[in-house]
Amino acid sequence: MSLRIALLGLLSFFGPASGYDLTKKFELSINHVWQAGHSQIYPELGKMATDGLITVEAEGPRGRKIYTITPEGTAEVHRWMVEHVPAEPMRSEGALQAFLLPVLEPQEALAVLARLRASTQAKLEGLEALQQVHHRRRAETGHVNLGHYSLELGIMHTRTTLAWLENTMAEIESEPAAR
Amino acid sequence: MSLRIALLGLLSFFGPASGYDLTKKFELSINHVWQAGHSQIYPELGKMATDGLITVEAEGPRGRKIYTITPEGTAEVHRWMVEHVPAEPMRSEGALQAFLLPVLEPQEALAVLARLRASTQAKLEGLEALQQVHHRRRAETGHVNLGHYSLELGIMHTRTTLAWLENTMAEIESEPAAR
DNA sequence: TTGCCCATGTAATACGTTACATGATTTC
DNA sequence: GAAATCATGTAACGTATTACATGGGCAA
Repeated sequence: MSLRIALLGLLSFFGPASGYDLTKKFELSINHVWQAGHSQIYPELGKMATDGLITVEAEGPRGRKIYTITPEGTAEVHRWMVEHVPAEPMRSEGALQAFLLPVLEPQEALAVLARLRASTQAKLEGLEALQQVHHRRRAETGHVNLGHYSLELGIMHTRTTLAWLENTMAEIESEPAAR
Repeated sequence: MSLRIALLGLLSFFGPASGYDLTKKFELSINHVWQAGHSQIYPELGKMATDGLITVEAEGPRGRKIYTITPEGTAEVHRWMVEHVPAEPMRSEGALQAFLLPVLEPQEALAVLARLRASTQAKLEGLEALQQVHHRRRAETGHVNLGHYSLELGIMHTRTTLAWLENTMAEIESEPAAR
């Protein structure tokens, strides 16, 4: 369901696009919120067309199909946004490592945390670069882009993770015996 | 793979347990980090026994099977913790709603955010209650419990979400035209 | 004896990842 | 003409959810 909503949201905001275009958008725009590859996207677009949420209005070179959102499609996103209560089944390998940290020796735990810090730092830099692009576009157009708010949320969460890493490493260094 | 590691981690820290016990632990301990129901846990335990990571050392009433972790199982968790680089395929319905917020009218967006704030607040209270339990246990035993660090992380993340909600609601209220 | 919790399993379906497969167009 | 990128699809496999199915033990 959520993949469908994400695709409809992109089509609704940016206008008609092909499966290929949408796959690209997933990589470099909605990526920090929802992920999908082309092998999931193409079949889903097929089903959505069958269900009348989108239509193929035009075809480009190389069999490129341009999908356009229908009024039913627009209604579907809107309804999901307003009515759907988000379910959050938490499933994070990083958090699982945090959970199991007490099974490691202090030195090992510190190494795991240092590795996590490096990847978290890299993630933060990626998100901040994206945010610069958003700021520039907003200055030009005068209104916020799709993804503006979730980007801010992602950056705040990533900074929080970094703060937790620092705290935790300091805690383990100061009292290794408590573990 | 991660489900397997989570189960091994619980068996390694708390000692022998049945599938039923582990299902309970998932509900009220590891829940904020990884989720699974009994219909996923029972078959996985069967496979893990086949793979020699756990064994059935005892059987209780009603066909209750008590699984014990083997040295291979212990080695497996340890290896995963030390070597495995966590993959984080982000997939959050709440974040997707944040992402798509610009497709809504300001009033609708505010309603969505208010609903999210209520559920986030409830989640925070649940985590803080769990943390009290951890603190009490730590005072008794003198060392940290499994899940201590990830609980702190979860609480920090949830507080950050709450702060983001307040920011965002204030922003939309002050300049509804930018959307 | 009725209802609740303990306790384990399977089946159907849905969702997601990796790998396989193919070919057109553009750019160097 | 070789390489990169555009462009679409399917198949196999793995993971996760929901529903179905069954029965023992204990307490009111």
